[in-house]
Amino acid sequence: MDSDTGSTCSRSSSPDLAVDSSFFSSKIFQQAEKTSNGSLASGGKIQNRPENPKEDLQELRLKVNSRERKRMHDLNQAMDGLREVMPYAQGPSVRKLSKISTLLLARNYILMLSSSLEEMKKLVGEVYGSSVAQNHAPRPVLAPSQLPLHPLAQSLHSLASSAVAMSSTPLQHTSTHTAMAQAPHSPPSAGYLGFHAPPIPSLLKDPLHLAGSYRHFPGMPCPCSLCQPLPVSTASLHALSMSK
DNA sequence: TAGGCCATCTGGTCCT
DNA sequence: AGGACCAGATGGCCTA
Repeated sequence: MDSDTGSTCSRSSSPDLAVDSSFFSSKIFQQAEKTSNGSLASGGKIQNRPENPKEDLQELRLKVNSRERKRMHDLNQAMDGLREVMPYAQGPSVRKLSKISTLLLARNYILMLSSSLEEMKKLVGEVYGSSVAQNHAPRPVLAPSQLPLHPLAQSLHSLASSAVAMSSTPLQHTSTHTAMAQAPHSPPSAGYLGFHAPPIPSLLKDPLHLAGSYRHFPGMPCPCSLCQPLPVSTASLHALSMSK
């Protein structure tokens, strides 16, 4: 990809390949000039010096800059990949998460998922154990919508929706915010995304240290992305891990 | 206008 | 030696 035009950045603050007048005043070039002049003046061996050391060094500098630019673009691509799998609004009307917010939210999200997995394992163990103990006692069968929402799912709501609420940036609640045609919102700042690194237990209780502003209602199907199967496909995970 | 966020440049360090 | 990685500096853009 061409780093100059095809960049993932949303802005075009690209002084890019502009080489300003101070270019050759930097230390590296001063030093290089010194050495090249010195070798000529001292009458020592002249080792295959390029015709124009200035041009050569400029070329080198541009090459290094270009590599660095590409490296940063790759990093940003990976960051975008991370944003895509985060439980956070994505769309043209929503400003994307900052880098720091993305990382912090991702961390909390992973913690929540880990905790959720553990809880699920525990529950499965309990159900399995009790069903054996109770000798297959008849149980009322509940429809999925009648099942109480797992507490951790509610915590996940807290995680995502409080981040949203604090910044006035709506989570992608398609059914409740379909008509939102507002100006782009600010993403959550790092401050309430766990930046102060609270201990893990408290993170799991309330990852963002906020009361959950989103509530589930018993029996009501929730349209939010957190209650749907995770959008994280193996393909996207693979793409994330493989993207350079 | 201040502050946040970002892209880019740059020089230093480490690794292959 | 060349490349990758990193952090500091700088300047632009955007929002409150």
